[in-house]
Amino acid sequence: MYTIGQVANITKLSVPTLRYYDEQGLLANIKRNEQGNRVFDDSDLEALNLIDCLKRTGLTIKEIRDFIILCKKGNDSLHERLDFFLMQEKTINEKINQLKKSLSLIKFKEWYYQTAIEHGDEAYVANMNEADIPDVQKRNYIKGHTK
Amino acid sequence: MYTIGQVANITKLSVPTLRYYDEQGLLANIKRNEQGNRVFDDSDLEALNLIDCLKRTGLTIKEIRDFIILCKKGNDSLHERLDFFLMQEKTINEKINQLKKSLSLIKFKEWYYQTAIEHGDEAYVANMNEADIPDVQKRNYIKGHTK
DNA sequence: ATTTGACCTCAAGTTAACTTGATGGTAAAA
DNA sequence: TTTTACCATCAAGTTAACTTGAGGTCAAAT
Repeated sequence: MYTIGQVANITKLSVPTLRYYDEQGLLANIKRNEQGNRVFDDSDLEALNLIDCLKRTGLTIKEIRDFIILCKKGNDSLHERLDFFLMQEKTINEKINQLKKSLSLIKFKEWYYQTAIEHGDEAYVANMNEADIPDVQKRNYIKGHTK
Repeated sequence: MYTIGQVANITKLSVPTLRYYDEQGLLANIKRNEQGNRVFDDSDLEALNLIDCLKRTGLTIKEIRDFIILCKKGNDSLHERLDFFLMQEKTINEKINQLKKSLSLIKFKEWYYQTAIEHGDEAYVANMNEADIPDVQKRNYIKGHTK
């Protein structure tokens, strides 16, 4: 059993953010004590962890709420919920691939500036003959560029 | 040489977005023709590709502009620019790792719902003895949870 | 006994990143 | 020649996800 302040400490979310998530229907089964204060338990922490995960995949709060609503429907929505996670898996993999492409471009830039620094002049690299660009860097560059 | 409409088609950004980027100083060296229309060239497309890459790493437009300003300083800022990209590399790697953790949780959920569907009842999985959860799934679950 | 600190609600404010709308210029097609 | 299709600017509107502020309750410490 945790107070909202303790949960804020654990999750590194602000207290108003937690209240906001609750308002938005993301924390379906939060209890209240006699004074009307929110009382969180471990299942709520799990829910918050899932919310964090889904936000990372790019879902909006509205979309996360839609999933919570699905959960409340019980056994009837098991297939839908499985499909939901299969979709998220696809999305995450796409995101990872995009980030890997971005990483290639970043590494090309690192090589570019390292070489520029070595020669004390950016123009040296900028005007470099394509044949003189190391294959790895060329690959990085191309990868970062296409698609 | 491309018109703003052509660039919108190539980059899949909207025409107003391109104008907005220009306003915000993200497209430093865009030319104009006699009628005052923007004329993009390949270096501008490269710039847009970098912008896309930096946005993916989580940079704001303001932060991207700061980098552009750095570029305009010429050879004096080579070190700073290299450091900038080294930082971005770190950020991207962290993002990829976080996404991989999220993927683990997603896969646990997939196993969870697949098992629930097989037994026609979510309660079967939800109340399952921890010893009966396959090691792989347990690992996924834990990984998704810690940190 | 009152001050402190953590909780509450509700309404309003903020910020980023665009988008939309109003208005107008030029140029090629109908 | 007038309609269509892009281009332009400028101001205002939108949306998401919070954050901030005002005003109030309650329990424990000073």
